[in-house]
Amino acid sequence: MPGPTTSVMWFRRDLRLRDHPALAAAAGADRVVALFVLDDALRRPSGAPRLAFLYQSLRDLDAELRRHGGELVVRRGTPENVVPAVARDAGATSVHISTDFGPYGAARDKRVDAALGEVPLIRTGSAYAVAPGRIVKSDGQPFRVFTPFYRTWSAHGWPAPAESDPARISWRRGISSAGVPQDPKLPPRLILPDAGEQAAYATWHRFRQDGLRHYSDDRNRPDLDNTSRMSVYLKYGAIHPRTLLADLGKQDETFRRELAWREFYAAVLHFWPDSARDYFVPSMRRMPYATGKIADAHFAAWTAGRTGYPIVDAGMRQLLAEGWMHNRVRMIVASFLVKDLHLEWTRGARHFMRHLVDADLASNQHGWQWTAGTGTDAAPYFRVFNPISQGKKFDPDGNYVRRYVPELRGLPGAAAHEPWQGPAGVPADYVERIVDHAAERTRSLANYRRLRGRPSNGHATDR
DNA sequence: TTTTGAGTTGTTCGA
DNA sequence: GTCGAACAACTCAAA
Repeated sequence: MPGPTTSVMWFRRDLRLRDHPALAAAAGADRVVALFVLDDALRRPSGAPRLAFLYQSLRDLDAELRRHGGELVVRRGTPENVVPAVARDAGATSVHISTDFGPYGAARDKRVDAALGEVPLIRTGSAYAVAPGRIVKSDGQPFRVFTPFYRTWSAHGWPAPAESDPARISWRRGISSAGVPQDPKLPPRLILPDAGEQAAYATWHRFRQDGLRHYSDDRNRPDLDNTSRMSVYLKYGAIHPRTLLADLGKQDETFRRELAWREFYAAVLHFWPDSARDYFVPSMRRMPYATGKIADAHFAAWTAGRTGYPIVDAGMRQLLAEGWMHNRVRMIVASFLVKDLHLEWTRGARHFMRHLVDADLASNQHGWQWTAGTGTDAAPYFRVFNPISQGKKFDPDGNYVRRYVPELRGLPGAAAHEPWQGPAGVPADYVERIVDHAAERTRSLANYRRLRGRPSNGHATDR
């Protein structure tokens, strides 16, 4: 008679116990080991706020597991070494994961699969309602444009939330664990959102009651902040998008589209893994960018929130203060970096990846490429955000900029968006504008026009 | 097979 | 003050 079977549930970006297909699959064994690997390759490029949020999510997962008689095994090291070692320690006959479609994760899982030898690595489910790669055009080619993707994705549909009841799983304890590390030192006064599955559901239910109704109208208002705040939870899989989709009605189209954008960009990254680094539209590589000392000084001013443009500075300071930035403002600061400062989008994307708690490679890189006009659904080159009119339009009373840029607190209402216009001029402790928007816009348009007009793209137009 | 129209997120200019 | 046009080029699907 063989003894009880054991499986390893290797958690990664799926730090939850409910609606978890891979966990349900792992529970096919008699006992389940819960494992998380602190992978140095992923730890290094993460900023302190994101690491702290990850650690808090892990502590929450561990606490939940303990409530059900289990515990989380945390090990530091290289996954292809650690996962087989834990499987050996536990005498496991299978290792279960949610499929990772990112370029790093997919390659890592392949290595782990090979290192496991006889023990199968079983992939069930993913972080998406529809797995990247599943949705293609009728000719079999991947979509490059959102709207047709969205139509096909909507028609394709997705499964209802899965059953995975942690109370009915027999958890295996006693495998040696390094424990969750101490939180890294955080910037003073930084307040992270509550981590973990319960916090994700609580945040979601609050948004469903209070915010969802006004989402379509107010989501672009950074002063009102009527966004779902689900991005950090989706990032670490504290909640699954299909859980959110199941709660949406016909009238919640705008929010459903936002979830679809996340799926679209994951699919694009899946089909074009190089697009995390490289230009989706290759001809755009020739765009001239500013380099050298002034460019570096401009970049430093941008990161510090000292460009002299209030909405840009407010956003960049919010990023440093909270590890989060309102989506509308992300677009404004991105446009400013690329089209006013003429810096390459990759620099901005790296800064965002480091500082955002919700940083998601696919959404971040492709959002930046969209702004830079180098990606899918590329913004027409002439679409240059005006930081002043954007500020007045989406922060009409100036409340957002005054919250993050205290130097502007003496300026009433929308006047905070144009401190240089006030009777007293720019406040002494605030900065003068580092560039002139109108002039840089003109330069940007000329650059794009020249690049588009090159004969190499087969559509030469001399002007 | 070819044509046609529409497409996340904008701004400016001139009537 | 409001409104439409112009600012390109390319993808995709329906006709």
